[in-house]
Amino acid sequence: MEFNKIAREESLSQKIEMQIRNAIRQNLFCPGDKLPGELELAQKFGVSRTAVREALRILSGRGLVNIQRGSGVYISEIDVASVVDPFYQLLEMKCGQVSQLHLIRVRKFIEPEIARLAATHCNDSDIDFLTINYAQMSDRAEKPEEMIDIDIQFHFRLAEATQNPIIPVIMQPIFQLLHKFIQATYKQSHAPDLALENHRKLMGCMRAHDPEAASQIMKTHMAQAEEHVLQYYKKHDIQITS
Amino acid sequence: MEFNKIAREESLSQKIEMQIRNAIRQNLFCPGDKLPGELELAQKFGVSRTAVREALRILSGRGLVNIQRGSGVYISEIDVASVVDPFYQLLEMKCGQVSQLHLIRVRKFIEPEIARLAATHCNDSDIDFLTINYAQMSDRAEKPEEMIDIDIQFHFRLAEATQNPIIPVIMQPIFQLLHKFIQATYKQSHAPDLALENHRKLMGCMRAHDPEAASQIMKTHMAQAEEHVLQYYKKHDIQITS
DNA sequence: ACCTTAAACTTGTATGACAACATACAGTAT
DNA sequence: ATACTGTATGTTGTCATACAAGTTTAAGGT
Repeated sequence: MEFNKIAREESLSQKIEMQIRNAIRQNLFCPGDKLPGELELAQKFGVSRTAVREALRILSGRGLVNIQRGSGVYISEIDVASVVDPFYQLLEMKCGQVSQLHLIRVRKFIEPEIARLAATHCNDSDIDFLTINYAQMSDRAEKPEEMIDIDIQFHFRLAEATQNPIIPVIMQPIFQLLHKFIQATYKQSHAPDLALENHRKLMGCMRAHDPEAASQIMKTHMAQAEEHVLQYYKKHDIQITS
Repeated sequence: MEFNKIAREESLSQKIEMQIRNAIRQNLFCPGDKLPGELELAQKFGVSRTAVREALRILSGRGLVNIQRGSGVYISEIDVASVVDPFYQLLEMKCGQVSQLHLIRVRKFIEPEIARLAATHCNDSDIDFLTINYAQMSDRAEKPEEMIDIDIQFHFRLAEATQNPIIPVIMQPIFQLLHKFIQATYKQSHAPDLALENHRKLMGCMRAHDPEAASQIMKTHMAQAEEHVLQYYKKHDIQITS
């Protein structure tokens, strides 16, 4: 016979953590607000400072509050990093080792659609950003390692420009992984030159709001990137698994 | 004159938390493993039990460890829920409300490519799973609410069958979000019937290893789903934002 | 071999004390 | 008046100790 498991009584600190978390969730506190001091909270909850502190630690682990020594505890605005970090960790764990090839093959079919959507929905602010981004990138034509960040920012902005909030959140961990691997292939042959050229063309498509062309160019961009990865693999005698 | 900024010393508990987290990250501990007791840790780190406890609380807040009173602290297997929960929260915050439309429009261009890759790389085990899954689904033709889980599992298996480990990890939060929304539209009109039919066809493509057909059918599948969402929106007078 | 019971171990909470840091305010020198 | 300085006060950080409460292990009796 199956009995319902007795709800194992939560610890005090868990109860307190839950209460504060719910309060935050219900927007009783706004990001940046300061929580009452530990002592005050302890008195309000009728528990010791210890219990309150542990609750606050848990909340800080969740990234919901920001504890500053000597000052106080503050509600932290929801940080993209705190969400993407575990996500990224999950990727890292699950994949054992993710290869550049896996990455580029995902981007290969996602990024063209991002470009297409971006060309449709991008606004002037996006175009301005991309313009500046392109200028920064071409300024560093001699220093490929400095281009990487800017390159990735370009793609991330496209993801944001789609006006679909799910897309940038999904792409962020992918770009984060990209950072890890791209350095190996980026310096290769004329990769930076080609990337620069592709970004220029993509910018044109954004300005013209031409989804079809944007998608096509991005496809080419990705195909070239894949080519560079494959060259790199061949050069270093790396087995292609999948 | 510029002086080097003194690296503001992290708190002890933060340092400890970092060390343990890195140890976990480097797979020095496996999920399910038991950490040394608080006292032992305190001695090893040369700090008080308090500091260790606070570090463990942070880790538990991050979802990396599972603290059991009277027993010990255990490395928790990476819990998808702990990753997806903040993910969902972020999306909720970022755009007020994530709509089904955002979701289906992402799936619309990702899933056909998943189907294409799956048709190429799927193995017998995948096909067996999908076969059973289809049978379970058609058994519940009368109970749409029970079909949802099975439906989503079908798509998730396709994601796994691509043999690209990044894809299922990215799709998981999307499917999780789907759970929350799909119930509204799933019962609509002949949605379950159409889904069943599409899954049958997709299965055929997997058996035949026909990527092009798989992609096409999935495209249709997603287009129909989008249609159902739009119908639902119209029915309930929901504004289409993007 | 099985059950019961007790001991040992582990985490949870409370209390008190002091250290380290931040902030605000008053005081001083320029 | 302004800028700097030191102090008072409030906050979080760490420590030590004690005990409560749960879990695990092992001893002991049946």
